[in-house]
Amino acid sequence: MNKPVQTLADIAALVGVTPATVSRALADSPRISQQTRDRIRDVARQHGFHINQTARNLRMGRTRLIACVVPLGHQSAQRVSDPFYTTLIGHLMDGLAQREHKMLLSAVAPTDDSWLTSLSRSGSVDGVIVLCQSDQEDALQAVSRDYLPLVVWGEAGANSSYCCVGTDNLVGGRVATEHLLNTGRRRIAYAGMTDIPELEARHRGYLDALDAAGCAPGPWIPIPLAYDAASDAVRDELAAAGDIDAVFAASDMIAMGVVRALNILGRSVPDDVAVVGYDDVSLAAYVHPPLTTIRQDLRLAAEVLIERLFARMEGVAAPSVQIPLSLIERASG
Amino acid sequence: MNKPVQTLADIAALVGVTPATVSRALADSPRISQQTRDRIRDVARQHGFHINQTARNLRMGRTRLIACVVPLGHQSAQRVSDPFYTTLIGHLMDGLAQREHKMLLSAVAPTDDSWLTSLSRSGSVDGVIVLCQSDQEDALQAVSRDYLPLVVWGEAGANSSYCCVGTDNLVGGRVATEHLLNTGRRRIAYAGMTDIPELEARHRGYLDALDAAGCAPGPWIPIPLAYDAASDAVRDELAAAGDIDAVFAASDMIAMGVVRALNILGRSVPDDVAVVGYDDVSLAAYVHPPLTTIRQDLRLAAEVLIERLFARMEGVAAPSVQIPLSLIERASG
DNA sequence: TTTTGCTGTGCAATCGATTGCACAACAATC
DNA sequence: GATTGTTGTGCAATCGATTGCACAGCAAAA
Repeated sequence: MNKPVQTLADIAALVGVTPATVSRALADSPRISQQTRDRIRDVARQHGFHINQTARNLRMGRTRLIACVVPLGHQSAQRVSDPFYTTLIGHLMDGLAQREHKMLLSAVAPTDDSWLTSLSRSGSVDGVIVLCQSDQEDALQAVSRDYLPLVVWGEAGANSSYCCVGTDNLVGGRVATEHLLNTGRRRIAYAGMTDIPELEARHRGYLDALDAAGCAPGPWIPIPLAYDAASDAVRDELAAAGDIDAVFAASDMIAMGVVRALNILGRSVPDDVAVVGYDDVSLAAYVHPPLTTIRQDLRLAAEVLIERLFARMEGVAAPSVQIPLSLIERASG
Repeated sequence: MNKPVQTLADIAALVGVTPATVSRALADSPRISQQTRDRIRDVARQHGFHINQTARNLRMGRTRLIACVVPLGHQSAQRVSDPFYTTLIGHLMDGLAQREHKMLLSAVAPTDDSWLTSLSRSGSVDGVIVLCQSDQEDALQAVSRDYLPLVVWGEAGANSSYCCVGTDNLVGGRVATEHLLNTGRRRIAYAGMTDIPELEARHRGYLDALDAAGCAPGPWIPIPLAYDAASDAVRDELAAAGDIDAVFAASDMIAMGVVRALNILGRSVPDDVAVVGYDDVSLAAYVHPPLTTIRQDLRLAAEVLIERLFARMEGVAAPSVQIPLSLIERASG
């Protein structure tokens, strides 16, 4: 009965060399003769040996692990299964895989600041990507002061010291609203919350555009980001909103809930009410009617997030950046 | 200038005790006096100290990390952003968080068997949840032979030695098809691939039901699991399928693609063609028309997967299990 | 006063891999 | 034949926390 082969030392004993040599051989060090290297690799393969990553991580002082964390502090928190997140996460996984890193995925309901400090200061990951600022501005500011490898998806406020990647939501909200104004709509409602910086900016953009056009703000329909929740509650809100001819929805999922509610209320989209969303999730093109929306290029977003993160992991303090957005005109508005 | 406080030893020096005492104090060991414990905790908190998880993991021989891995070996691989996966992953995250474990998420295109062995034998995780068997039956069998903490979502074949959790897809396919038969449909197409065990079983169930009813199999419309891909290709396939009055789709996302294609072809659902899906993703209730489908209770699925995984981590060889399914009747068929 | 028992800390080994340095063996050069 | 290089391995420290065992100090019992 042969013991299981678990460690470098086991292989070393089998081959008749020291662990140091096995380590070097498996790392393909040129300091080990080709012959010895081959022999060691053969034995390792035969025994299905894989190096213990924990020990390696400890010694090397890095883990090749990146945390993607979604703080759910705000009231209208969407779930990780929101298509916006899943798409972004998918692209992030691709980008990390390319750079030979793995993803630690975590959604947290913050009670204190430890959700971030425990990740950043416990050495369990080499870097952190925070998806959504939620209501955690303070925690983000605090941690970013002495922890470089941190990037955040969200609205880059003027006073945020951390590295923030996102679209210019103010402009996005304005562009969407201007589009509705340009197509002759005048009683334009805003559908969504304003409890995270991104949405707050979109809402301000909406108000700016109306103001510039000399239009009064329409009704405010507060809908959380989760689609199905939206669908149930939104009908009454919409009915109460009364005589509107357009809706700017703070996200595509909200827009879809709005469209559905309007249908149920017997109002046709876009004839009676035009609807514009935000995100251009993949579904947006396939619902009925296809959704006019503000596209955020999430493939690019993921690439930029990762590029900045890796720069910061090298000690380079990559600054915030805004990624482009564009209006995608489809049938809904 | 005071050095950063990174290790147990730093805290120990600060307090004037040994690392051993700090370790015990932070672990709340009763062997350390209350007074010392408090003092150490205070100092630790003041300096924002968090214990180094890598060192801890090495010493303790566990990581509190569970890998969720999606193998993308098969032709019609859906992406991780598929609502089925994201929902399941979300529930798994909840369940793991409850048990104080983190999730390592990874999607891999297998080239050899190392995608699984490197996870299971490198000590980077305490357990592995494989979401979808893909075409990796051999790898799963091989690894499960000497690696206990592994559970798989999929179709529990009679000859699989690993722990597999899933619905009885044969019955699911049969139930869906019988429902269409019961509502008077006779020319029933199957939409989807059969390149993973789950779908193959659903297809067999479909054939069984038709056979039992003395019905000839309808046309086979091969659509991959990705929704948007489906939408483009499926129209021609459907047109070619000719005179059908129902479709059993292998997943809800496929069903949605089919509905959309039928609409474009000017055929109404369910009047001209009834459509039944599979999964009951959250969207299914909200599309138009709402989708009749086979529900898989993913919340329960996640709970069972985790419960079995943790049993196996304890050394208890929890066997495969099927979770219940049910037909959800909505407007589409 | 000596013995026994209990409490609270410290010592040092350990988890498994990596790596700077030392060094043996042998070839090349003078 | 002595010196210098080169090549291939080994030795031992290190990463940072955990834990079995030893032991000092003090109180209670004899």
